[in-house]
Amino acid sequence: MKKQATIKDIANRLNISISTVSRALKNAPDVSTETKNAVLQVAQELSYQPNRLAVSFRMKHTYTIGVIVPNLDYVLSTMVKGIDEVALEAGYTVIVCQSNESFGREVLNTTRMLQSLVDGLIISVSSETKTFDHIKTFQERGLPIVAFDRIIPEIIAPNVILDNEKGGYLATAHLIEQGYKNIAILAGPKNLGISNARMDGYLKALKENKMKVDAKNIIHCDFNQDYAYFATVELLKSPNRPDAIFTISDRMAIGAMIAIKEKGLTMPTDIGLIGFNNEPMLSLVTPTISSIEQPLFDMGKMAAKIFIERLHSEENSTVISEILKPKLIIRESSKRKMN
Amino acid sequence: MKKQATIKDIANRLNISISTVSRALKNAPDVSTETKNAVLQVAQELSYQPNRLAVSFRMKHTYTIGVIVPNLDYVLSTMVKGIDEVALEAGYTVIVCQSNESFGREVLNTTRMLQSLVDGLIISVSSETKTFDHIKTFQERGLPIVAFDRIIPEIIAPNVILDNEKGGYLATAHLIEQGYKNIAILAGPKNLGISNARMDGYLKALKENKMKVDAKNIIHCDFNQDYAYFATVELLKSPNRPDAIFTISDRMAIGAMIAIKEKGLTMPTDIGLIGFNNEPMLSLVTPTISSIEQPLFDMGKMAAKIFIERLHSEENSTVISEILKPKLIIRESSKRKMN
DNA sequence: TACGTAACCGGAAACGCTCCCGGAAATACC
DNA sequence: GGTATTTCCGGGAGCGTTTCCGGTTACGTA
Repeated sequence: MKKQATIKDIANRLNISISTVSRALKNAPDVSTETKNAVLQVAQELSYQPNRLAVSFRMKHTYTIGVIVPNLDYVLSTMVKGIDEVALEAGYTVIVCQSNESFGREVLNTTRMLQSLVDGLIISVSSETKTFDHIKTFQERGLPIVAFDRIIPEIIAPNVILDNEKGGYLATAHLIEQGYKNIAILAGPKNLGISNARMDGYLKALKENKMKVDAKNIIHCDFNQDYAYFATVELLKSPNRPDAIFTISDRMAIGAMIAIKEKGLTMPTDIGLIGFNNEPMLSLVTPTISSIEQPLFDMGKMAAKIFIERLHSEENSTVISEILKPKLIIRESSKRKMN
Repeated sequence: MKKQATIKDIANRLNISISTVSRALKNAPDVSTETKNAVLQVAQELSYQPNRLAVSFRMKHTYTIGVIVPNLDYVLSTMVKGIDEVALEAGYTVIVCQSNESFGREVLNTTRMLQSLVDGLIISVSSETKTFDHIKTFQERGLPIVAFDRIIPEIIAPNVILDNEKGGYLATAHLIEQGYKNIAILAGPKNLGISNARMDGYLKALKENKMKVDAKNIIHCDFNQDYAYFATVELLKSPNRPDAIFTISDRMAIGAMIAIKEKGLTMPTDIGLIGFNNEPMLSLVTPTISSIEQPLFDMGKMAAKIFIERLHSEENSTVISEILKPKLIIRESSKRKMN
């Protein structure tokens, strides 16, 4: 059980002071190259590793970024990969915690992170989260926050987010263009911003095309394959059932697909289907399912980039809002016209 | 920009010493309940939060577990969820880093974690990793290591792992039982333990059934859909092409599936297919694909459990090796006999 | 009354590091 | 040769916390 060498050990070995060692190690100008080399040499020999904990404690920051996400499925984990990418590049360590869509877990994670003095937070809030005190305390301490994917209306912080309304619009307009007349939407939980924004796009597309909105065609349910399945089963029982469904996530699209197949309907002729996120599996199922693509990796990178800028410039004033563009990916499940 | 209150602030407010405050806060026996209450009260008022960094620095451990994984796809992220579960329960924070299957990244991550004094490591090594000094330094410092999923032969450490040979055996025996005669395996990289173990199971099943092993039927390729696709294309060109394929991961099974479909062959009649991991998407594709299920979540929990035990008992001597059992999941792609 | 003992609390060092400040030696300048 | 300036280095405080080691009081007991 070897003990880690400290600057003191190096200092003793060379009969110089610890302050000199400290400066030598960080290549300060007021140390002769001679001593610098000597220090470096001994550091090598003792396989010295700085005690980051001591440094962080002393300097009052840790060079770590706290990332809190509701889960680590395809969407978020791809984004996290983007965050990781630029953070590592900039010398920061990323520590990821999952809230599991639970408010309690989210609060626990944030307070722990606050206590261990992360330098700030990049967060996508859980769907349960309705109060934001746990996040505000970060700001009160002067720690930067960046919100991504799901933004926080009550909090003034830079955020990077998809143009979800545009996404909803693209999906719906595409269905209309393909000749579908009675389009349902499986929306997410009511309070969730992204859910509402995507629905707004849906509504906008309907209005623009002078199609009337039918309340029965708007279903709120959890972001969840099973819920979507049951919701779709119900939808399809109706005498004038929808002839197309837009689900605001791909998991929900899968649930809808299963229900549609069970009912004996075929896509895209009997009914159209389009999801949201463009997960890879959509091109593996039969029929392949259309979707709205988000630039996930880039969103992660963007979030980290903004975060690090915020960290270095002291001005927390201006709020950047980076809104990225979605892209329509057409596959078999909604392509009825062969043009 | 509020500053965080410290025990000193509490002490000043009550005109007592910081040592008393410290003791009161951790409910030490030699503090009167009176002062304890007073301290608690003031702590509340000042919304005192202990500075974990200072505590960790002082105590020389951090109550955090470093987890290093090659990626965060379905398999690993489910395992990590299991780790998270029991770690959180035990008051530990988990910090997850992805090595992206890169040895360099893995080393970088481990040294950073060592520097920030995680209390130990739960690790699944990257496929590139062939030397283990970065891990050994942890052990030299007396920090516990637990390996999972992919184990480390050179390192004496507890590990939790699937009985991969059994898995390979189950898959292959199933194919044989279904009447397939010429069974190929898409194995992973040659040096990787799990890959070889699964192949051993494959070989064992063949031998037990007196089927001869054909070197042309054993293909090593990366854990990767595209590679598997190309490998399968090649396999199917052969005049006496295999009539069944066992891929040691589901991603590879997907690649194989695409190649099979392109060739115009149908599963399970023309050719059988079985994967490994039992990812959810397997039941969504057409045909649904058979696979070998791992108890992923439980493996994660197990790893964390062993880790924490190791942390508390000081004896690093005995090496536990927890070997969990795989389960055969039969779906359309390999079920030729209808019994 | 005198002493022992518990109950409670304060002082101070220590963890490893950074950085300010000041001092000594060496060099430069007039 | 004397002063100013540069170059290099050491001393020491301090970050927030824990914990050891005492010290003071209050009580009980002989």
